Amino acid sequence: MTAPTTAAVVVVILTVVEDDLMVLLIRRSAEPFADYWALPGGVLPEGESLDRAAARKLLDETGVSDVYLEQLYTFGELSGGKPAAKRQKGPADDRRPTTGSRSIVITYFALVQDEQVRLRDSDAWHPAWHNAYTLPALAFDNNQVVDYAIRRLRAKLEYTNVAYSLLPRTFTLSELQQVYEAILDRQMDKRNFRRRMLSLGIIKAAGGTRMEGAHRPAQLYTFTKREPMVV
Amino acid sequence: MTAPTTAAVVVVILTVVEDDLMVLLIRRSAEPFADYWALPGGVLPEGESLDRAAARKLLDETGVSDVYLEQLYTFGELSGGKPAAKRQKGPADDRRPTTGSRSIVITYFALVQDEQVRLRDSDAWHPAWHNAYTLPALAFDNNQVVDYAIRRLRAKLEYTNVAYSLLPRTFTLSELQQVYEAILDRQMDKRNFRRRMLSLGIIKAAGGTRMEGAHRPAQLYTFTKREPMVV
DNA sequence: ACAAAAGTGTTCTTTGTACACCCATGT
DNA sequence: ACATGGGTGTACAAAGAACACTTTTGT
Repeated sequence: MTAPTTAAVVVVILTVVEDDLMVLLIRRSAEPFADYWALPGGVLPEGESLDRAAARKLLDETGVSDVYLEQLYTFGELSGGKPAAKRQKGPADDRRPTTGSRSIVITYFALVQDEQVRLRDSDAWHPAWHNAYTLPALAFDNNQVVDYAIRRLRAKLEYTNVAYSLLPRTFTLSELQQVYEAILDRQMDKRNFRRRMLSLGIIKAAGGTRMEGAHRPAQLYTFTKREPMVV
Repeated sequence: MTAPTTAAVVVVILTVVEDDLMVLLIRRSAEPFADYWALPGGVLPEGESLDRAAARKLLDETGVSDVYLEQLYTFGELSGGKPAAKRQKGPADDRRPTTGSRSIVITYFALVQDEQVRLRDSDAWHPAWHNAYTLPALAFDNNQVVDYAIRRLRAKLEYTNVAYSLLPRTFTLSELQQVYEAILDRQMDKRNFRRRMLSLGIIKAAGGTRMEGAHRPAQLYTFTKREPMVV
């Protein structure tokens, strides 16, 4: 009765460093795709909900919790798994030698502040940040998964406050704009940006100010509410 | 190595009849939730991709293929499964007696023209259309799944041509507007509606006309392109 | 003095919304 | 003749995009 199915969870962990959107990748040591970079993930343990499994994976890799985390898409193709063969169509992804039994991969994406992250360097795989817009060929169809995460993030940036977990509780407008520019990969006008953020109710003035190096003190803002957060 | 996981696919099949958005439901005969209405679905067969399984399920239930079909969300909570206990939070869904081993449910939604549909009446479960806005309490968390499908559909209506598989290849503006009004559940202005559809490039004039009962001949339109379609 | 970042308003264009009348046909 | 549905344009409001100069502070 039970179809022989393996389920895995994969997380696209994103952050913004300076002007760049970065993705957390690990280095695979085992076949298939040995020595390829891949998204962190793992087999779904019995008795754990999908959301919790994703949150745990995120915690394992970065040490952070309580951040924006959202389910992306579920892949269930039957990808044989040879690196070289360019399989561009039909998104598929895996954690295990697939051949034969089905493998379902549920993907999530998360947004973290890079200062809060403690990457595990002791590991066999070497977790590291990579520029999301200049990725090498990744294991499985992970490139497509990252692209999908970025598309979704971009769409949500425009009308939600997903960005909240990319910044401290209070922040300056310039900091926020920098985050937006990194993700959307284009420059914006300061004045229009402020007006839009305020009129959409995404942020509000927090009251204080902060000194930013050799400059005028900058006003601080907060997000009005922290969006739907999984777990 | 392999977690004891059951995977199922569930499809929210929607259509518009007259002024109403309808969902296809079947009547459960087995526990859990015997005698409850539920979304059609079934265990995912080994060796079939998710998209194909969803398309096949749709074909089984309605006889149609080549329509808009999109993955919605994947539920993986561990719902025990007693009907009475109102479990409002934590979306979960199932096809099988869950208790113990995990069950993952991948949900899809599809849009069909009701004239093309041939419901299987011979079946033990009795597939039937139900008004999507006045549903009874369904099995599992199927109410939430339907709500989610409707939200997604509404969002996509505004900027894509998902509606294409709800209408014949050519149609009048009134027909299109009727579909939109049924789904969005509000009245719209004829003139603004036409302008928007045309300027967004969702439809274009098809050239011909059609006679609509006791009226002036109406101009025909087509969708400019048929959107991403699974399978 | 000058470099670096912060703050601020106006104009124009585009998009959306509200709104009313005439026409062709069938009964 | 009238009832039914099809077709059409304009005026106002709201949102988005373009655009330049002044202020504070540290070096």
